[in-house]
Amino acid sequence: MEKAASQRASDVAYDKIRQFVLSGTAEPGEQLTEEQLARISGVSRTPVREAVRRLENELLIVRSGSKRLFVADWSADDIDEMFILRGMLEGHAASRAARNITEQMLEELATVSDVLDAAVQASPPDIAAFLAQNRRFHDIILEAARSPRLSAILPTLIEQPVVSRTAQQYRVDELLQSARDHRELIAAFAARDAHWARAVMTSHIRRAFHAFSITAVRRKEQRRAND
Amino acid sequence: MEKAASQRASDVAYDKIRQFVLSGTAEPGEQLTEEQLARISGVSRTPVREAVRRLENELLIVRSGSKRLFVADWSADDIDEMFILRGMLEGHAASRAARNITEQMLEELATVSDVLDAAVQASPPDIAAFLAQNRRFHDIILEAARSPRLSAILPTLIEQPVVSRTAQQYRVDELLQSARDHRELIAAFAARDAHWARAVMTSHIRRAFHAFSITAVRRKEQRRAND
DNA sequence: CGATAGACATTTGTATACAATACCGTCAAC
DNA sequence: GTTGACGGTATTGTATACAAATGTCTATCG
Repeated sequence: MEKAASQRASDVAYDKIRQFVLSGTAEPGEQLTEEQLARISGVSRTPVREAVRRLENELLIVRSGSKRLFVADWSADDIDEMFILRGMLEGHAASRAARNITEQMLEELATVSDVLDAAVQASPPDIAAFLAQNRRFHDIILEAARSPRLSAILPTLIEQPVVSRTAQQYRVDELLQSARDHRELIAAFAARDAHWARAVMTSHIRRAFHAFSITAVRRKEQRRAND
Repeated sequence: MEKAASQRASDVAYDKIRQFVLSGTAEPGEQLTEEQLARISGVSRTPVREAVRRLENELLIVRSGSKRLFVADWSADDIDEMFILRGMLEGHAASRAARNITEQMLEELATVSDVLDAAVQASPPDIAAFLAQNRRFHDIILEAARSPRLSAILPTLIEQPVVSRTAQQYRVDELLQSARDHRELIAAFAARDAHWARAVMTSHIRRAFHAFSITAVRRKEQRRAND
């Protein structure tokens, strides 16, 4: 129901190319040609161009000079920066949401939070469900913030693979804490306390950042062990 | 040398349509068709579509339902939000710049600042020169911040007409304070003091916001006087 | 008189052909 | 041996024709 029917070819191209880039099938730094992307997504070059423009805007694809296309190659600093910007902007979104959220949205958040709790408390935890509900949770907040600007900017900072990789490596207690954050956010919204909401959201994101960083370290160690 | 040769038709279209929308020639809420925009910019619909995509991303153009194009109509809340986001992000940019700026860039900032001072102290103040140098100043900082993300996001929040309208209505003492801010920013950068730089930049933007708001009030009064 | 269905006009979406431009390898001259 | 110019090739940029979708107007039926 979520990623539903994108009938337009340019949307199909967007999804396919995005997946192609993010799944790691394409190497970072690798060149992409419009024709190749057209073959991959099964449409002509015209909608591919539109899709590429969008992905370029999200910095998933970069242009050399101002012509050829390449898969973006993120540095550690880029990742840090993403989390810092997310912290600021999602914190701001939470702050606005606390002021603008409706009763109905609050109820929705509660419902999502229930499902999320169940996913976390299952053994083993249902990571896929966690991710889906987590995303839904943040989407509702963004909607409640009622800021077209934020709605345009924030999604480009939340690369699902980063979120996913973070969650995959979460320990159970970290998942539980994440779920508790959601509960506390709902409390802050219900109290219409913008400062509280911002603070909770900020620490929520920062914790995710550190969890992500640790997985980077773990991966490094694993690679070393494999040598 | 700055806005130089955008030879690509899609860039020509972008500039023309942007000007068309921002100059007020097109009424907010008015419908735009791709063909009309193609006529205006003297190119075919294909590059127009790319230009429209970009402008859509900047929220200068919006899509109704999911097709037709309209000139965006900003509410007061939208403007507030723009200044808040600018404050956060330009503050962050200044903070990063304080850590990453090169000696050469510092010298450039000093040069720009000299020209800016001269423009402000002339009588009457040279607003056009002020705007040009002000823009250059902020561009250098953004470059010094070395954050591709910020470079992608920030320009969409800085609508030149807003900046221009703000500056047009600045009183002389406000212009002087703005120039002093720039000097202080340079000092903060030279000291490599990220917190200082952020604070100065934040108040710099907030002052601009209030100057802008006051012009809105003045305009309202003028309109009333004209009735 | 109001509502609704259907035809028609308008507008956006896509594909393809062709033009312009950038890249890269080769060859020649110094 | 290195550098620079030339030309072929790969790739992006633009225009146009056509298809799909959306909005609008009118005529007819309840």
